[in-house]
Amino acid sequence: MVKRRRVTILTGPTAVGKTELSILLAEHMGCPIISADSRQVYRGMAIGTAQPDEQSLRRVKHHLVGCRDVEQYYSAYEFEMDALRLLEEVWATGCDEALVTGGSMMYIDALCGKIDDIPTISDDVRQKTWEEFERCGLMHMVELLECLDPEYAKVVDAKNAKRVVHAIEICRQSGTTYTSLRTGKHKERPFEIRLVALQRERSELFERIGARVEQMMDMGLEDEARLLLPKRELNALNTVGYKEMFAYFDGEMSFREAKERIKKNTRVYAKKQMTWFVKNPLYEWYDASENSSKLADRILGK
RNA sequence: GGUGCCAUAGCUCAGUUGGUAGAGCAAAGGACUGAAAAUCCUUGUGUCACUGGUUCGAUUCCCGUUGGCACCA
Repeated sequence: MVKRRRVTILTGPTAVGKTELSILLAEHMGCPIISADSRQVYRGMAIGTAQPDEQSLRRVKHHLVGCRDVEQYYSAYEFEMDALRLLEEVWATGCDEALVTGGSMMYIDALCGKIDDIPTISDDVRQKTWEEFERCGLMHMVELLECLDPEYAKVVDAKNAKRVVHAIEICRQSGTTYTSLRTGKHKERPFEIRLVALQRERSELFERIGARVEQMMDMGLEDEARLLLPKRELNALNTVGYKEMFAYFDGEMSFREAKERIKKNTRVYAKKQMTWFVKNPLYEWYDASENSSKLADRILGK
């Protein structure tokens, strides 16, 4: 069976230039943009997550940008469901091409069908398991996992509380082992997937990151963060740009220090993304420093 | 000009009662299966300012030089 429909996934490290290029691509392809970004989905975080500006949003329809409240739970699974639904909508308009852009690595993997089905953890189980961790410590949780799922206990990063606790949550929620749910099989998608990644020289990327953080400050990141301060405990706000501003509000660091800290943490994030993308041999790589309309043409094969 | 203090990893500094050195930060590399901008792991050879002396051996002690700081003129 030949798949007629094709999804182009455009990714790359933060600040590489995905947003600008994605608009050109979407205009050529005549389709909307589906964002694959775990933080841009939230409302009220436009500046700190570098959401596309008003003008860009007017030029091309963007999905999954600024459409959730920060209180709302969102995850790779939610993204997978949303993206698949939105793709159906695109196909329904008669368009056989679709564009997904973003840098959230696991979201992209989820869309590519690389993440197994795992039950959603209820608030009950989540709360109970985390309380247990806080009360009894990591060692206890590792031992508990050894009982619940000895096989996964062997491979889990035993120093990473989040992984250990999550595995226990899954076992408790599903009534079976996490191992049995980790099939390693990829889900088939009824469309072709093309993986495109942008890259830049490290020094150039880091310069862009620095400039973008300065720009965020000029645009009022401080005020944006201050409005979100009461909600700082939410996962959505455990995000580069906000956590440093919160530390500044707490008096833990100066404004200048917080700003430099944001730049530094963004660089670390960009590096982490690169490590992840480079590992996947299916990506076609393009140099983002090239003229963007020429680059768009090359990616579209014109 | 005189006296005193300082000179050690990219930065801030610790240390060696003389056996060539280690923390924090920065930086680099990596892991990742429904919270992922999250979470976690790994990595420190550096003319111990320069020259000479004492010593089996000096980054450590001594003389001098250079640079910095402080005080006195």
